[in-house]
Amino acid sequence: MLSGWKEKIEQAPPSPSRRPVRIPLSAAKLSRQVQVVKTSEEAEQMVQLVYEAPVSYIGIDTEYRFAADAPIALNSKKEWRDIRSIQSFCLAFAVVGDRTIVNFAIDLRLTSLLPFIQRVLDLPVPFVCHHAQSELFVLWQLGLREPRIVWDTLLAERALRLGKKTFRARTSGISEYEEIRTQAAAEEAYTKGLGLDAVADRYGIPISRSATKLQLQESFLTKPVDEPLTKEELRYCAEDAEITAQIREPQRMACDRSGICEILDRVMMPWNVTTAETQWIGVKFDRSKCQLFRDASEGLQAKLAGELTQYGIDNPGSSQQIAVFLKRNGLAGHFPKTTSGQVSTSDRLLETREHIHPAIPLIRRFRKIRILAKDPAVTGLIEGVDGRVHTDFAVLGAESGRTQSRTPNLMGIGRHFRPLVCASNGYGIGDVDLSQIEIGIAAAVFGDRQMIEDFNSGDVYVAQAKRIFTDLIPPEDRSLPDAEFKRKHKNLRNRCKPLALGIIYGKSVYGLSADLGIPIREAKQLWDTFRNHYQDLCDGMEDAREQSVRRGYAYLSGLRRFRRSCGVATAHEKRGLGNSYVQGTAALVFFDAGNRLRRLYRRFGARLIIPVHDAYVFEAPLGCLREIAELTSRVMTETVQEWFPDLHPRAEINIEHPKFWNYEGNADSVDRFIADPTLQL
DNA sequence: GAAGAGAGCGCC
DNA sequence: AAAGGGCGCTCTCTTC
Repeated sequence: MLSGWKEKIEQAPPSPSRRPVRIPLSAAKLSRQVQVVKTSEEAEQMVQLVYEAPVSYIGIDTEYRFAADAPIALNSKKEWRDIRSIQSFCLAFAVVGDRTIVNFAIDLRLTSLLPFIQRVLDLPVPFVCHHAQSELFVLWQLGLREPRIVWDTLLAERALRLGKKTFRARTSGISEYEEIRTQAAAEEAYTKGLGLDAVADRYGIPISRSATKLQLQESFLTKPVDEPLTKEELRYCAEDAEITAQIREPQRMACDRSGICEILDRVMMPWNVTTAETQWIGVKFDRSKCQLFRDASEGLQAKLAGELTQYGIDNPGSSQQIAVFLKRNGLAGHFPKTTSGQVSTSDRLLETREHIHPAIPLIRRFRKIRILAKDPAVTGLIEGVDGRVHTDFAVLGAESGRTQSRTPNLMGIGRHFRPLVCASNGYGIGDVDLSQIEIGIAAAVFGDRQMIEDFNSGDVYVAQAKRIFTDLIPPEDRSLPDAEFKRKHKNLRNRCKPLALGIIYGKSVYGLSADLGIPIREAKQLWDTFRNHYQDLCDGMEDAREQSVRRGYAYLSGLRRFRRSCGVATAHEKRGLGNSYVQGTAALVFFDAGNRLRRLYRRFGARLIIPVHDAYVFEAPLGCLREIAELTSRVMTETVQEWFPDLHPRAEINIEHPKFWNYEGNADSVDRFIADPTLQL
């Protein structure tokens, strides 16, 4: 029982606006027992308790099932379930006060209780969940508003171990067997270590369950929706809410010791809610366009495969057959080898050698088309009951701190095929892209004045080209505006892109030479020139790599990415650590902007539908599309400036064709493909 | 027949 | 010896 609460209620005069409050169960009975809320009176008492007693935070857990009995199998190991078909059973609050916890379990099928639940949710205290997504979906499905503050114990745990997902003990001197064993153990520990029980166990929170977790979860999966809840089921729900609540304090202490509390509160936890909402909203696919697209793709695939048989290739999808084909025609010499010694047939290589044999363009075409036609979002296999596709977002799913998108990977849909996604009725689609932001962030993170100046001047690659290739540029061209310079000296400008990105990615002189198709000596010269101009950035990157190795983690502006191995760091690992300073920081700034957009959009009825690393795709009511685009642009650039006041970022608005998502205004790319699949896009 | 490795493509 | 970071997904081919 929360201390002093009973007395307070007894002494308090009855509120004139509400009917007199009844005193609930005695303190002794209330404390650490499960209060099952079945009636409006009991719900009113619950609300009264959380509003009149001091509350530190509230643990929350829900139990639900999906309407469809069986999940849809995407392949042998992946299943899909429709989040819009959630049917909820119950919800539990674990109300934590000063040294007390009071548990409530509520049957969510009693709709008359929902307003009371809302009042609890509106309390401005942190609500603690383990995997908040599930809880949020349940609330939204019932038409409830999410709490203002959400702390996700699973997300915090992920943040505490960022980078350790694929932990490998790559130490010299231990046997191969030992290494494999250690790795297996580490992987198991990671996946199992993120479950509620495992996390609770790690913080020394005792778990005592009347039945096994599996049994109870099973009972919710098989239970008919209308059947009354058993005592065990309600207690199970309440127990999980309580365990979750108990994790919060020790976990926050651990986060504080890791220096990540602030960024979790300020950016990651709100971003968790933002992505959950984005997933909940989903995107609409134009079904008839998808069908036309699939038909065109299949026809084209068959045609290309037929043409390729005359060159002895009966399966154009097999890279091995392509390799054999190249050898047989004496073309293997033109291609480098893969790590396993096979002739490499990757598209980038084929592209530059397209002219050496008529089969090569056909192969390239075949490969590209095959990918999309089978996408479950395009076939309609994973459409929700609301007629929309709900991409699954995994916050901190990537070790770099980025958010992953899966099933489907909407972020990875081919640019030209974006118009398969269409706007909802009455809405328009637009997007705003932060131009060359990773270069700007890299410059700011490592404080390179020169690079910051170039970034701020406009097209950063133009500015770099003017600096690096001064001798090759006629004096009268050196002050040309970006667009004109870009057109006139396209070559020079385009040579700077791999240079700048190379720094961020830790590229080598050898890689650069291969990329630009120039001799190693020349690449080295170019590299040195670049280094001389951007000394601070290059040194900063080098320091970042080396310090991260010794320290054991890289700094991501508030988060930490830990090393994935111990012992001597490979060059590959170093590059990854160095790169995450930039990629991770860029991600956080981007999330921060997204959180603001979500809050600011509300007034307009607009919504974020796809985050794409440095661009936001949104849906806005047609009447305010322009306004939303400008708001988005402003918020994105201002957020960057809040983090890095030296930067003057630019954003590109794309709202010319609001009926479909598109790449740089090419809204008819899919239509053109359907009309003539042999056309190059 | 399942599972994993490898290669390849998509996005940033 | 290789030689640019981060991802998801699908296909082929091999192995058990």
